[in-house]
Amino acid sequence: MSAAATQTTILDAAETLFAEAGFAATSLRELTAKAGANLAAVSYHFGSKEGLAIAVLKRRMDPINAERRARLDALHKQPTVEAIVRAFVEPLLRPGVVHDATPVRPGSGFCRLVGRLMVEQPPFLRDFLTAQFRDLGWRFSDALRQALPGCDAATLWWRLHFLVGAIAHTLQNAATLRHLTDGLCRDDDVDAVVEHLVQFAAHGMQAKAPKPKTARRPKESSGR
Amino acid sequence: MSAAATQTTILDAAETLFAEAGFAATSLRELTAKAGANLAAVSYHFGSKEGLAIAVLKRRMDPINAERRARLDALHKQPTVEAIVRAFVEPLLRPGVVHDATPVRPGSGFCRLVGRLMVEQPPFLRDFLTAQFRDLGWRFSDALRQALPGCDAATLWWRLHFLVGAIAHTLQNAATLRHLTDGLCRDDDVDAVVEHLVQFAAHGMQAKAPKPKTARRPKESSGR
DNA sequence: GCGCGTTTCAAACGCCCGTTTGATCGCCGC
DNA sequence: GCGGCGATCAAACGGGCGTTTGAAACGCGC
Repeated sequence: MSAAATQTTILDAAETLFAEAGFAATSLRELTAKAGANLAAVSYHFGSKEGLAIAVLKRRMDPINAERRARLDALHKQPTVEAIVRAFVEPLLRPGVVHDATPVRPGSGFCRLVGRLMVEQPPFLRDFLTAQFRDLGWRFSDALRQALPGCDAATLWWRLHFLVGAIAHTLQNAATLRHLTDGLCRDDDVDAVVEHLVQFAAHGMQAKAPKPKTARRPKESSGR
Repeated sequence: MSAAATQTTILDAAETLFAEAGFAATSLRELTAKAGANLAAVSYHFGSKEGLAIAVLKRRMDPINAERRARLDALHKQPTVEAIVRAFVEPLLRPGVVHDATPVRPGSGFCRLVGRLMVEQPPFLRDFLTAQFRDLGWRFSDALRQALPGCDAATLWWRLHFLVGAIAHTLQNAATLRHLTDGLCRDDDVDAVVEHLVQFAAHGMQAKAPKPKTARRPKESSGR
């Protein structure tokens, strides 16, 4: 088997298992067994378990973020908030990205993995994730600011942050919601989930900014 | 030292460490060292590491959810969406809960722990978390449905789900956002964060429902 | 101040972890 | 067809893990 093929099977297995159980709770023995590869292959091809995690993220995240940028650039001069939100959400939730013959399907391993690692954020991934998202975040918050002149940059960054959390939680725990609602909310209809998310986020983005700018919020009657 | 005092110091240390590094990545040796307790104390007092995690959640979650219910019940007959959202958000983000002389401060260990475990969801916690949230979720989705007659239950459950994700991500990664924005978004002003979150979520809740009910969404012009 | 149930302690148990090693395999150029 | 090298393999390494053990220390009613 070629080296590339081995790496792909390992990456695929890692994607699934890291997503399901998390980075720390997944052992390389379990992982390589699932991949049909030798235990030592991880060290050989990726240097270490951490190197593997970064490789898993990198092969998917780069194309997705590239498509986000492309969609943002392709918008009209005065795009709607919804269009901007859609450019942010859809490449991740409906990726259609293929790498080494392993496509990203909605609800597949990688989607859940991002949901998990985006919030788990082991220390060794922090810088990597931050670097991946910094430029993209500024582009989107700028685009939103143009569409929403009443909002300052900080407010829109916060809302982008909330959106990321909503996406991550949805990717990770949609099945829990189905269970919680006795099947009322179905997580297998990706189109519907995307629409729910876009509607909610796009409308939330258009709320008025909570405080003018630097004004101290006066003390409310608080219990403590 | 009394048994209760030992348990409290262990719970406090676990709260902090589980929040920072996660359940799987925190060892009992590290944990008991921080607590100034003996390694065997965890097994003795909580049965196992998993039992400890459940105890950590339980001591905080019960009062917080109780206050959520109380706030919801205390609302006027026709509450605004914002008031309902506030009843959901504030008890968690501004808890003011004291247990065994260890108060929950905003941004303290427990807040981040919830953010983490809400999304990490180790298998042994799934049922516990689901049980904790089931009744509460229905109450809030019902209240929202009354305030938003145009929305069906599933839509409002989804939005509640998004809100949980936004809260969790904020609790867990607010510091990352500060770093990402070069200090523009400050996570130390809890009041401001709560306002941002409430405005965003309350407004998002009032979006029109994405699809009438059972109608199939017509195929849009999609790239693939 | 003795006895006894509770709590703490140091030590050890067995297990599984991530990584390394050195031999072996398979393929391609020559 | 053979040398060389990248890839694979079984095995072992040292270490850290969660848990258990049995003895020591403690607290308190009598």
